[in-house]
Amino acid sequence: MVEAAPDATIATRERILDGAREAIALHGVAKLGMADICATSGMSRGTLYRYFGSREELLLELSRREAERFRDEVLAAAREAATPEEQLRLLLEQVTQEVQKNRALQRLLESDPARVLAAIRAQFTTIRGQLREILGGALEALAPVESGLVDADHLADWVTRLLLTYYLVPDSEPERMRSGLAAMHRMLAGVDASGEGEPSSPVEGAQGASRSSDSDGDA
Amino acid sequence: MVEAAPDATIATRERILDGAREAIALHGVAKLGMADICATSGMSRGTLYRYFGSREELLLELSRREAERFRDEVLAAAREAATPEEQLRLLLEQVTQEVQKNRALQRLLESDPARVLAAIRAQFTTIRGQLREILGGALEALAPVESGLVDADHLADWVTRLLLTYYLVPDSEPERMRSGLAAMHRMLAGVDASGEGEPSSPVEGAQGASRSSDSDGDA
DNA sequence: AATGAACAGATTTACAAAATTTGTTTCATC
DNA sequence: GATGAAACAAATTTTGTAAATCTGTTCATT
Repeated sequence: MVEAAPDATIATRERILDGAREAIALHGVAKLGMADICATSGMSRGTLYRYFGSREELLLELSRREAERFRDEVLAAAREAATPEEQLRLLLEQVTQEVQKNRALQRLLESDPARVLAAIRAQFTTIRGQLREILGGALEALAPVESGLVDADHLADWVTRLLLTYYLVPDSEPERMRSGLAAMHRMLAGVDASGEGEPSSPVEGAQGASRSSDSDGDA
Repeated sequence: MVEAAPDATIATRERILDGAREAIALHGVAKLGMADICATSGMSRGTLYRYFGSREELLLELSRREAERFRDEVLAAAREAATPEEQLRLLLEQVTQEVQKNRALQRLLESDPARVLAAIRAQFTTIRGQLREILGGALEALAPVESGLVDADHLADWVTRLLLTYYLVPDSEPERMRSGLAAMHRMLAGVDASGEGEPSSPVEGAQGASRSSDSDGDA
């Protein structure tokens, strides 16, 4: 059943999926019918069923494609980075950008958070695995000898978690994300200095602890 | 268990709320009626309405109490830590432990993830604010001069996000969490080494308080 | 203080009829 | 040859309505 694959058929298939994504952005998934997809993709219902066996199959294919596209775009950015730090930064920035660009995703997050959460939890291991490859390479480059893959595994776990949160709770302030990285670094560096050997001169008049208690509102 | 009743009214109120939590753990919230709460708390319906104006009020109070208890227990552990690294570790461990102990929470995560997700997003700012105070103090102690509060803000943002993920996707392997911290540290240290200058002791000494690097089985 | 029962009103459940949608088929059109 | 339009049975969702259940209040009782 493998068709000779003229360009037209592929283009049509994609046009349908694009239409479906657009329809989801407009109406959500719950009440999304083939008629809605027809309207946004400019195809007739007959054509839809010529390319996809069923509504479920179409939606599944769309989901698969979107997840793949999302992953690829995010990871592609990370691969181009020179240093691991930049990798991490790009990773997080890319995720927020993708989420903020993707109207269909935002609609889903509002209308059907349970579905999104379930999808994320289902994909968690896969994403972590892919991140492990990327980050593992970077770690190897930094400390080739003693770096077992174990560490890459754990780092990937953390990064995946961070990614997940930027997916669920996007930060409107990209600058904060960057500073978060720096802050984490500083914190750990401080630990290194104070907890390990001779500190250069970190801990001094630490009594202040000036915590300006600014309270923020909350629901 | 505690049958010594110093103040009957307060004890009754708590018994009702305990019963409600137990009932949720058993049946979930969706179909939870006052009758169920009566069964688990050992009170009559009349008494329930004597202490709470309505079902909604009872559930709201329970939610408030549980969230408060959760926060307090987690943060209390963090405050006792000596170093920021330990703070972070305890924070994350505490969250997973709390989640894994709390049957009602697990039931909610399964039966009504949307509600949990909504609650988390609503509380995000509050939690971040509280973490900021704690972590801010630790950061001040490490680098009092150059440490603006901005950094504490951003660090708190990240830690909150990490906490959130351990809430949504608990890790059965506590060792991985610990190694995640170490791996992140190493990664950033490596960045420092390659990107900055000659490090005096870049990636070394794993003999610190909590750094037993051993392998773990992947889930 | 707490219980149990009785009660009106609101809410949920149950179920059948009606309306819509799905997936298939056929035929005309470009 | 690919697409659109329409007709069609089957499956699904929506709608309307009666019965059952639950909420919240009241009150006599322990």
